[in-house]
Amino acid sequence: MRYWLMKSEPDEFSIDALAKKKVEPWNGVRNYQARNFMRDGMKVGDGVLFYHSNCDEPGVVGIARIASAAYPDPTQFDAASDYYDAASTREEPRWLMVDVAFERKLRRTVTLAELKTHGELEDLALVKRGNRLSVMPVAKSEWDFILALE
DNA sequence: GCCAACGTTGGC
DNA sequence: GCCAACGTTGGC
Repeated sequence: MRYWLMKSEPDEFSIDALAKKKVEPWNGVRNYQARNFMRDGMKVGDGVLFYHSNCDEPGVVGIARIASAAYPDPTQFDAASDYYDAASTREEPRWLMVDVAFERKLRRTVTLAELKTHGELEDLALVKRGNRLSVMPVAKSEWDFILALE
């Protein structure tokens, strides 16, 4: 079993929204590295740190599970969608998504500022300079360490 | 294939 | 709102 961190802007889709919906198709990923992690790395049951980005208090706010293998993201074919990609075809879809299932909220937000203070997390892509990946792998040791901070 | 211009991400 | 960092685009 592997572990991941997935970013979401709470104004768009928050941990509370996931708690309400239980399962959500994680559409809109338009970055090849992130897509490849979903396609080649993710398995049903993998752990997900749910991260709030671009907000007052960026940080890890909950735990989710991967609930499906990667499959084509339908928003890439929808001309009315923000995520439309005219260059993608149904025969050879460029963008994939996975379903993500709510597990629980953390007791508190483990903030980005806090994560940056711990040397144990120096290899975590999230805390590296200029990192903008929205889907990234997390080592088991990092997963355990972050959840011990909660 | 290079690289400048441009758009986006996301912390602050 | 600012801006650093980075990915993508497109002219050549």
